[in-house]
Amino acid sequence: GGMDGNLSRMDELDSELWHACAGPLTSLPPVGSLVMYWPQGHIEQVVACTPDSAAAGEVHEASTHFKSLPSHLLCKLGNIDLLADPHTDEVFANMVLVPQHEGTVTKEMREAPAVTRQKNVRMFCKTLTASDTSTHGGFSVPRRSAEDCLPLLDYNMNPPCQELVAKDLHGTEWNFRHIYRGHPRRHLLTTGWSTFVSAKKLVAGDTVIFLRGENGQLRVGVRRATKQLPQARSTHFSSTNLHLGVLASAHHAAQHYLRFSAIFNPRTSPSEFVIPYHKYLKSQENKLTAGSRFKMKFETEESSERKYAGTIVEVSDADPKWPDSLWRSMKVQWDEISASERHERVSPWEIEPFVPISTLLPPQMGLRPAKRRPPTLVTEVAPQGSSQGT
Amino acid sequence: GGMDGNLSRMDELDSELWHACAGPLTSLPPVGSLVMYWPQGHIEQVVACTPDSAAAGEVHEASTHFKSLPSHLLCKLGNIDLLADPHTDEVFANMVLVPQHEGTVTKEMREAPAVTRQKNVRMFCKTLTASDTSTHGGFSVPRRSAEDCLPLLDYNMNPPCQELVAKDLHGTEWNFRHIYRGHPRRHLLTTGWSTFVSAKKLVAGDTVIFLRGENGQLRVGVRRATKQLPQARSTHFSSTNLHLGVLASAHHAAQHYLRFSAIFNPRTSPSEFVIPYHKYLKSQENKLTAGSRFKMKFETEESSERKYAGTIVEVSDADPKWPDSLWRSMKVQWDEISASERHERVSPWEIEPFVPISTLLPPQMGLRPAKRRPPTLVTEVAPQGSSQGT
DNA sequence: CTGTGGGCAACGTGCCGACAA
DNA sequence: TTGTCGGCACGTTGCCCACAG
Repeated sequence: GGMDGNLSRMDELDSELWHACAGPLTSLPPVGSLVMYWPQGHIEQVVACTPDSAAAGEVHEASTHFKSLPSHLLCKLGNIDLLADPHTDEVFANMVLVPQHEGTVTKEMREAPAVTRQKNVRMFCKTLTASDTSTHGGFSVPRRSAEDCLPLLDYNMNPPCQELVAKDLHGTEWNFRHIYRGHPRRHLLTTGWSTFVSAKKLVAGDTVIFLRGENGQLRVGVRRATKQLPQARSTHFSSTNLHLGVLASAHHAAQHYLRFSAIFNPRTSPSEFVIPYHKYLKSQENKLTAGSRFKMKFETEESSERKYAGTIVEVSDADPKWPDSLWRSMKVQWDEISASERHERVSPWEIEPFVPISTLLPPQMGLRPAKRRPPTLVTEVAPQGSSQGT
Repeated sequence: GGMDGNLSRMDELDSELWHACAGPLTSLPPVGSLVMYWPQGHIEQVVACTPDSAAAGEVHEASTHFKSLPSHLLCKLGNIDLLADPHTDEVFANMVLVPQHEGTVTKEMREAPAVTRQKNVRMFCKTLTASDTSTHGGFSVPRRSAEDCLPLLDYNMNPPCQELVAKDLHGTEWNFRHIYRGHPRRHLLTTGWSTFVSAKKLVAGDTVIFLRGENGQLRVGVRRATKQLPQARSTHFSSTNLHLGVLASAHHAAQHYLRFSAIFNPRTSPSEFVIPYHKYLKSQENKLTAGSRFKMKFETEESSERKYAGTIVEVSDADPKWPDSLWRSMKVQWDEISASERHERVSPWEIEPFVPISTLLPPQMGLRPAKRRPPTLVTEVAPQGSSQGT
């Protein structure tokens, strides 16, 4: 569903593109599943999205009005729209949440929903170099990526080339000339590339993503460097209003069991504030106390994922307004000094207990969700013919 | 005051620039004066600023929670920050409002505050032509404007020229080469102008504004064509939250007489929702009933002001949620068909009763505020010397 | 007085292979 | 395998004036 004009009908490939742009850590609960909503996390996102966290006094005064709002709210995910900012291409999701009575929860709803199979989607990402983004030239496509993911070139041409058309998250089409030339031979995007770079305001360090669906349609997306994210946000709204709006909306929904909606911004939000119910339940099984060791996933600067280890320092309330809330209930100490950008407090479901490797099950027994890269149905194309030199 | 980094200390000249960018119709109440705040108008602005007015159902359900919120709130204007969007240069104001008990209002507070004298500020506006905005050339400064407002050229130079530096609302400095050349002679801005045009995304029909203060500092600002305004707005916030935030914030402030804040966006808001108290009182004096004739000011496409005439059709509630509210309490019919863009409903303080010209007081008795253009202290400089042709 | 267009030089853009990491 | 550079052609930018509305 979704009232938005641009993306009223988002197909599977667009959804894959959205997730690729959101980064490896973002996984959204399926529509219809049970989730836990955390107002504190929602407010954290609002704070992170507004330039001035001024007027904190006003917020504090007024939020007493909603003190009956619980720290967490069991909901069904009624709907989700995957969207992108028209100016920055930043991805966000509009979630419709329907509060649930605890009593009506069936046993099946407590379990992890079935993993939806990956379609035959091919993808590649590349972090842009200075040459890729300069006005002097085009985009150098890594050989492997071009052969796996781009339509097959006719290598009898001299030089082999084709015109590509790729849609972005807004449905806008971008044209690229794909050519295979130079000594040694390489894949390049030339005509059309610089238009894309300037329209998307790409700089060296940003990542471009290409996807190809089963019937050959291409998609192109963008993920900006993590360092670049703290961009000046223009808000025409008082941060107090935004803040209180979140509280009022959730408070009213909780009291009357009426649906409400929340925008989730994976690249700006410090943590996910709508989490699968089974993930919440599972995290309750572990006894996490001061001194416990744990690991937690983060996105690296090269936009892959990595685990960092740490120790729980204490278990306490992150915010006195929500006593006994599990949101960021654990103050932690990270092993690595470089972890200065890591949060000082985390929530139970964000971490996994640290277990010595020897006690792990054999890997084939694991139940981990499929990795981003699909089972490579690669049509390994050896570049042959038309080699005219060396 | 203001916590914002860019504009923490806004001087008088910046304030003039802000008002010039806001347009001739916008006049802000002075800090410390009494104002009337209208939640309905505030919400109208939020709706006008958000792309999807979807989820109206959610808003309606939840807004019943705030039904004790009155239609208008007497406040003191505690503070006001004049700001501009860093990306679009759109002006907006952050107003701090302090609810007042009706009983504490003194007689002086009911009267119009003294008009602050215009400083010696020179200004000119120009609506940009196709030539002004094309990449082919520079900006043609109308002779009169250049002589009134730009620093005096040394006409002994050949050709006369100088470097100008003008600051915008963000404090960013822009350099322009000002030259007086051609046959016949004319004032031009050349080097630096096109950078400004592309940075501000100016198109033909937009207006540029130059101001010069007493000690010679220059300011430059932008006012976009009225037709261009409905630009796609990116919001990372649920419109429901924004909507409820306004209600919650005002509701809480009204109950406890605590200050709150509101963003006012003169170029987007359909009407001002914070109006001087004396203006409100004065509008109460007129008996406005169905059939009454009136006039009302509007901004023309050439960004000057013009009055349109109309007739009151009926007096009724604009929104059943606020019975007996004066906000847009009058449904009107405009005399001119071109008035299709005019609102169908107006509030009493927006209009002036239609009085036949014969009964008006002589103009020198009038109490109208000073016009935008200051008493011209013009140093009429006749371009002399260096005329080398014709 | 000032908007537009022709002339023209300087600069930037963008396609190419060479080379080396 | 692929990032960066020099070479080079072509299109755009931008300063100048002429001319006309």
